[in-house]
Amino acid sequence: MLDKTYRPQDAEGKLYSKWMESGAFACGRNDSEDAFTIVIPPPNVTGNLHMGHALNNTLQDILVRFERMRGKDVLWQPGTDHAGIATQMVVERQLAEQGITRHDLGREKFIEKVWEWKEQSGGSIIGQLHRLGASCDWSRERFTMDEGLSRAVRKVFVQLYKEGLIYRDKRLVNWDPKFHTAISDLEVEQKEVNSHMWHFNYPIEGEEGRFITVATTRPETMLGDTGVAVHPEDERYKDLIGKFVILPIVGRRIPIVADDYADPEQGSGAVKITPAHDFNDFEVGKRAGLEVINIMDENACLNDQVPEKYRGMERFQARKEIVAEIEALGLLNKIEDHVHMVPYGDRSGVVIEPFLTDQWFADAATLAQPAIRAVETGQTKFVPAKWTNTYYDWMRNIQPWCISRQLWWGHRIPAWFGPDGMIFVEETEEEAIAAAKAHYGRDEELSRDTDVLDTWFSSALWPFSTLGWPDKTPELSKYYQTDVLITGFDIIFFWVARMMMMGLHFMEGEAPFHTVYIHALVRDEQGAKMSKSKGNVVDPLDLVDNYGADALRFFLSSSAAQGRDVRLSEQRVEGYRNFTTKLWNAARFCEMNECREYEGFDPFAVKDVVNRWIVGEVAKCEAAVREALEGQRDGYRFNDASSAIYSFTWNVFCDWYLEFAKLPFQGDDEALKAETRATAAWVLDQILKILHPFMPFVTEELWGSLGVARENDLIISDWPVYPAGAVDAAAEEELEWVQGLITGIRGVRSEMNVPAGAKIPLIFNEGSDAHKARLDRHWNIVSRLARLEDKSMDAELPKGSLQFVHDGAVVALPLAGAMDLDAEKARLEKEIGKLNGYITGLNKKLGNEKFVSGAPDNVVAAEREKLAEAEVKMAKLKDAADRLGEL
RNA sequence: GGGUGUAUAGCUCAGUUGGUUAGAGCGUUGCCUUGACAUGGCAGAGGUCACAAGUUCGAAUCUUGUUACACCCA
Repeated sequence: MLDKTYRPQDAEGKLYSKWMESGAFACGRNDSEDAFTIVIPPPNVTGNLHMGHALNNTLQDILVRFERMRGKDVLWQPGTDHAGIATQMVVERQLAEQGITRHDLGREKFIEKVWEWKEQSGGSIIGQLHRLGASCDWSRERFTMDEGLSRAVRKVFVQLYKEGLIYRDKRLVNWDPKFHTAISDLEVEQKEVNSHMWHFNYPIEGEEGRFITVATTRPETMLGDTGVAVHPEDERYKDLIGKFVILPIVGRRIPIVADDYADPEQGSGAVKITPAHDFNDFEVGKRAGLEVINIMDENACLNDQVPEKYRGMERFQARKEIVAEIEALGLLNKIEDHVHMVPYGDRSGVVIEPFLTDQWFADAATLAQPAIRAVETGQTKFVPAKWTNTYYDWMRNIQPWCISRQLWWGHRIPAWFGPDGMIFVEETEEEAIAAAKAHYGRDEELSRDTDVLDTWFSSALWPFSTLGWPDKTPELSKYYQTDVLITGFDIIFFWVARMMMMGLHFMEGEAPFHTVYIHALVRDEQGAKMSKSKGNVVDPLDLVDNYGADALRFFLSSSAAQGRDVRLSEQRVEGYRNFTTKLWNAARFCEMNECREYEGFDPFAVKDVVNRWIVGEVAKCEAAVREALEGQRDGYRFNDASSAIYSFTWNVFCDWYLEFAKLPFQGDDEALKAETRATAAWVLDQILKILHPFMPFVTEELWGSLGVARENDLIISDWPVYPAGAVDAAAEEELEWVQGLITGIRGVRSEMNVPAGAKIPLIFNEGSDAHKARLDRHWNIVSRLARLEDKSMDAELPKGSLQFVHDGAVVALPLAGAMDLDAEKARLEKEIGKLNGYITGLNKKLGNEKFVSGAPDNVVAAEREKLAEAEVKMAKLKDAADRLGEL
């Protein structure tokens, strides 16, 4: 006998281990030709499970379990990425506690430490995914720094280099002065900052007392100015173009140039140009042939290119002192308050410095072309489709991708420099040496590039590197192209776009997935983004502890409506915990009534109309869930799928069918009892199957607890397939009629304050023969659920009856002196008033010539039928009211 | 500044190609400890679908504009 409530804490761990040990998660478990593959968005190895992961992985698991039950050979490829900066930070912080830096250890020792850390405490997020129920094939877990994946990275780098799609260049990059590395545009966050606009007067050479005023938000960069730009059409400055100014403090003679970049409306209309420290200035400098002077070092302190007193000074300190000196020189024109955007490193949180260095770049613009085409031609589609535009916008305006990082932890760039700076890019040192020998004609000392690659470079290969590429493995041929990528919009650029580029380039033009499903963001209860700084982060594992993984999963999938963010609501999670209890108790009820065996039972040959009805309802529910999940039309409608199985289980099976079933269970019609038991058992099993992808734990637990010998665990049992014609329309109509009658009686009873326990008689007048037969057939059910004690048909109505109209029949509940006549009269009148409004509306519609001629025939006919029905009902309600009035 | 969304019951949200007397969950009100379940049952109240104009026989749904909010990019 099942307990009264389901206890997730007792079941979840045990079931998860059982699934793992049984090999249920593994790909290749069956020999189906039909594969279904998802690669997990690899979480950072430093990461902890947050709500976004919980949503992301719940949705993946739903699809994976669904397709697994449908008999496909499913691979859900898991793993983590090595998170270059984040991981290096974690380990450096640990070292700092012992008072040492990575430089004390040296590169090799430090990397050993990182691996040690990874073995001991890295990847704890994997265990957290287990708690969610994620059915990944853990035997295939990969890490972006694995030997195999690293080999893929080297091969890709070398090939792209040799194709000219990777190159080394001296360009301005986003420099993170805290981590001493370049970062990509995407890792820079623009933040609005209240600051100032400083206006400096630069003296014009040879024109004593004449100045040009330049406005800047970054005074400290003036030491690196190599020009002043004005708009070519700006009348104020036209005569100055071609002249020179003497840069204050520095004394450098720098030209005034004409460039459209100078906006006459902004500031003074003249801008100082610092090509080495501003992206726009760099372009202007290039156009005007200005000198490029780098005035900072890797810590964003001023270097030897500036006057002595400023050397080694930190950039913000320098700002203050330069403003002070300019003021002392009498060259400070004015200072205005100014709000502008300042770039910050998303990891370091410090202000990013545009910095001129040698870096490695990937020619993203070229790689993007096939990636754009793949979406244009529909080889890959985004769901919801609106993300397509976001993708295009970015891809069509893509900048060179800076792929080198000045870190130690990561894939070291396979490039070696000869003594003359010649570059040899090869997969191994031996090959590089050989190439150098071929080049120089003798052995030369080579030094390897010290940089590593951007973590996203290796993540971009994930859909094929995890399958064994560059080897031609059976997995690669079977599971690539993968099916659907499920991820958040925030990494469309970081990851999705780059996987598209690399997949198409290296997998013979085959995109890494045919569908990209972009899900929403999980917000807090008030709709705010969760963030550590706000302190509004909810740990999904706390919710799992309190309500069970199934409740959290069901909440997430019910909330995953396309195009809308998920607002976390603990109350709703609790509600879905209640749903597990409801299901549990329904199963318990079945168990108590010996609904167990149905061997040889054919649900589609049941005789009893109630059983025929529920079988049809199961089929409808299955179809709704399947169609919502599979990608036929718009697909991936997790919320629709969830609500279909939820409302079937609770509002159809529990609320109606099990109530109906109580009669046969307590009666003495043994044949009916047996059929009902088998049907109930069968329906319960169908619910467990259909619900399993959403709530894997409670369903598996019940599957194994009902005293039935099962061939398989639920996780690998077959998704139901029902014959055509499973829905018996006549049974459906009949049971809806019965439910409507019961609901109607309950409604008037409750409204007229008939005590819930009181059993009252029923008079059923003016019904058709078919309806009378139905009432006879279902009298047991109706009388029990509507609390009736006696019925008569076509009988005279005693004075003082509650009356309503059900499908053309007058249903009366005689209460004799016990009822409040005025209240009943008011109730009927309200009903009549409501119906009257409805009829008026219909009449107006049907009286409109244009509607009758313009609307499709079936719509007009339907409206006519509605009107006819309403009029019949109206007549009967009026009779009922008249009868009351006669008293 | 450019772009993309969103606006429906007290709250959170569904609403598929225009044919609805606009749905759900939570909350709320009344009744009910009825032998599966009070983590429950039954019933009810609650919405001029942000605003304005338009297209149409017909608009929550399509078009345009306005307002508010959110996000992305500069």
